[in-house]
Amino acid sequence: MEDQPSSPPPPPPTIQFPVNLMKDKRKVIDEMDFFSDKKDGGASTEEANTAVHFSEPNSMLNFNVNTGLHLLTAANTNQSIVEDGVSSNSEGKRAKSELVVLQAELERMNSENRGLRESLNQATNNINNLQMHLMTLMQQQQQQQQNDHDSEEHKNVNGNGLMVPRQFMDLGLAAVGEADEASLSTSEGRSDQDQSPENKVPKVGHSPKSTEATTDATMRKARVSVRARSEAPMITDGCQWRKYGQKMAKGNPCPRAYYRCTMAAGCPVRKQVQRCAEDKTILITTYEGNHNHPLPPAAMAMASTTSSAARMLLSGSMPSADGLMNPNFLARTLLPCSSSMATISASAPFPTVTLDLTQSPNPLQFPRPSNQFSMPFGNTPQNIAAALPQIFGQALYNQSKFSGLQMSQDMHQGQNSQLSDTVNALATNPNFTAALAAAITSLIGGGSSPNNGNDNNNTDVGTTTSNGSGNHKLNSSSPSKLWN
DNA sequence: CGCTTTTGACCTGCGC
DNA sequence: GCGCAGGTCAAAAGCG
Repeated sequence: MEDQPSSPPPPPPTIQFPVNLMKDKRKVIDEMDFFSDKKDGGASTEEANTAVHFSEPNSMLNFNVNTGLHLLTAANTNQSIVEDGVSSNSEGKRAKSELVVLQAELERMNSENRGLRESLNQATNNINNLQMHLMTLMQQQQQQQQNDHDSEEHKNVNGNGLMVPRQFMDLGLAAVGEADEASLSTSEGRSDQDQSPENKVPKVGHSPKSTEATTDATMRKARVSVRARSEAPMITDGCQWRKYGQKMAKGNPCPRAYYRCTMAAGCPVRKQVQRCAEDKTILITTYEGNHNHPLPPAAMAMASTTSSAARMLLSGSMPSADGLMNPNFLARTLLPCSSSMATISASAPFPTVTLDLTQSPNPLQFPRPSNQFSMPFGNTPQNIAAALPQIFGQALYNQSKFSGLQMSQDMHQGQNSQLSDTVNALATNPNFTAALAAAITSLIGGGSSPNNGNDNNNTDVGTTTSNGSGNHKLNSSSPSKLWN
């Protein structure tokens, strides 16, 4: 919670409120009309109202501007008093009227504030609902894909029937190799025996079926990297991690830490955490592998996001994907709102999606290595997990526009078309991501409930952390101390 | 006592 | 073959 501005959540400037909100506010001003008693001074009602209308953003200032209407505003009075040097009696009156004006202004501001907050809440709720809807569809789609994939595997690979049901979530479609290996090797062996094949992809990949093998290797190596500003040693993702190593990496004074998921024995998921060399407030977390166990809701947010990211990356980077190898095309398709930032790993040893959560909504703030696919997103660390599903809800939808394997049209067609329209509208709004981030930020950071996350946010996001440094009894509603 | 972190050693891949 | 860098192991230490 450290770098969360303790804001009583006034909407950040990046949020573009619909016009009707402003109309509402103007109405309020009309109704208040706190100068009505002074209109007698000569200005017609119409003129006075016009003056107030124009002065909406900065009424005090504009009262002066409209002195041509001979309104007896406080400011005018003040002016004349100063000029004429009138008695203290009239000065008292002036002070009184000033007070009245200020009080009225304050009241107006307050009501505006309330209105804005309500609107924001409503908008956020709507967005959350949409995102939840989207996530549900995504999961259905993932399941279907996995089913398809599984049936293919059964045809192609060992028919030993030992295949474990596909995980609740898998990162990067990698389950083909890792999950099965993990499950097949049981827990008796050294855990890295399960994982060693993963590190020997070229050997695995030299099988005769070159295309398949290459794809498989690519999938196993898929990584999702999350860049986020955080003072904490790790970002919140809801899983339990155990540190198993630390290394100094070349070109970076900060050590790189290696973590392994400890939520289940033999879970092959690992992550690397390292601070950015250029900006040490930026934490780079790289996930690799897929969980072989169910995840708590809190972990689902990040997990489904990273898996979605990996899935997008992989489906887009596969040679079979309609020749969509052009990284820029892929990135633009995934993230139209951040196209200028988006690159995707084409030359990296393994395909890597980088989710850049370090940036303000204003893009181009951080040019980054070309082998990363990044997303601009103003945020705070505790919002990372919260933000990701939303981002990828959108991204996944965008992906569905070019990837042939999405959302079987016959399946949810009616549902989808409606949803698609809505999401499309959102997706084409360049401010959407920023606005969403800001809204989430203000909701979580500004007035989050003690058990933050589960009550209002359907996504259960960003509320738990397992940093490996303590006994995490999966209290899925307690924010990590890391954020404090 | 059980779990996690630390840290030096080891393994592996890659470029020269 | 050698050196380098990334990644992992595992014994020791720390912690609750």
